[in-house]
Amino acid sequence: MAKINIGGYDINITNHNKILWPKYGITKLNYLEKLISLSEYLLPFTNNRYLTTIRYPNGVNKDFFFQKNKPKSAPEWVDTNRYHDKEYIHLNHIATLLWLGNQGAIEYHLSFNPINKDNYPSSLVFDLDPSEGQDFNEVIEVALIVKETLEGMNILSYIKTSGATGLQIFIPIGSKYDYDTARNINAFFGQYFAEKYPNKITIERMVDKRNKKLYFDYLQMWEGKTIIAPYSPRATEFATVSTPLLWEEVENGCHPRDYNLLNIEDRLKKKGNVLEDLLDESKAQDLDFIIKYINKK
DNA sequence: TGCTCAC
DNA sequence: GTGAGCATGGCTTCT
DNA sequence: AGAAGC
Repeated sequence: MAKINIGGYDINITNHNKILWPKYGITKLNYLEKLISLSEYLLPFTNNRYLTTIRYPNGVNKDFFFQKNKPKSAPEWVDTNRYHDKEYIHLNHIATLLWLGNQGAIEYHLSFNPINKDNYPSSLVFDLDPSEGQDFNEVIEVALIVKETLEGMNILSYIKTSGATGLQIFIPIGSKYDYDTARNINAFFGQYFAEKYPNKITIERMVDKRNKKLYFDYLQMWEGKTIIAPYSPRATEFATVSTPLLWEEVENGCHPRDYNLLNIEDRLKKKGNVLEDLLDESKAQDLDFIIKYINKK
């Protein structure tokens, strides 16, 4: 057991040689070092959100569990926010991140709404998920269709890998639209894309009815639901990281596996945070004209 | 991982 | 003392 | 109502 001091807070590091990613032999100490370099990018997104972590205390191939509440054993300096009768850990400090990392927290999932704006998601999110056996180039193709269609409507969008199988497209909306309205807009886009590209895109909920098409999941924004944070590691064998990308990088070809704990520092040094606009209220897109159009129909 | 509880 | 159990969620859509 | 899906 080693004690480190970070940002003025003491953290006990236990089992630092325990292997969390067997494929690459990434130990807990390796992982904590990676978290330090990720923290500058991850923390601005986790700040001011309700956090759900997924913990793998014995590595990504072993048992896991979800955690929302601050455990009794947490250091007293870990901040929390009460929400839906729970004491959510507030991931607003690098020491909190490293404490969680030592606890085996691998994945960091966030509420769509900021703290204290309970009914207002800050972005629309489209989840593009390939069906079993689908080539990733088909995900890219659809992502670019979506981006260009939105551009044609004068709407800016952003993209990141989920770190698992697909891509996630974001449209920042500030606090303009409540969950019901945001879901209505998402449903409109889902139907629009599925109708316009019926042999590429499906919004079918049942897996066996998707016919190897790309699943455009527009149905995930609910109060209390979560999405993987930008720059969060994932509990995959390849140690992937949910990585924001520039659209030109998507055009040039990309794969979720290309972005992982082993190479993320390099990328961050070169590209910085390419999702900064999501943190900037002034980048909120105006979708009032979509709502008017939906209401007319 | 780290706690609590039953045995 | 050792070992088991625990640490989330709830809504939507389909059948 | 219950299961599937996320």
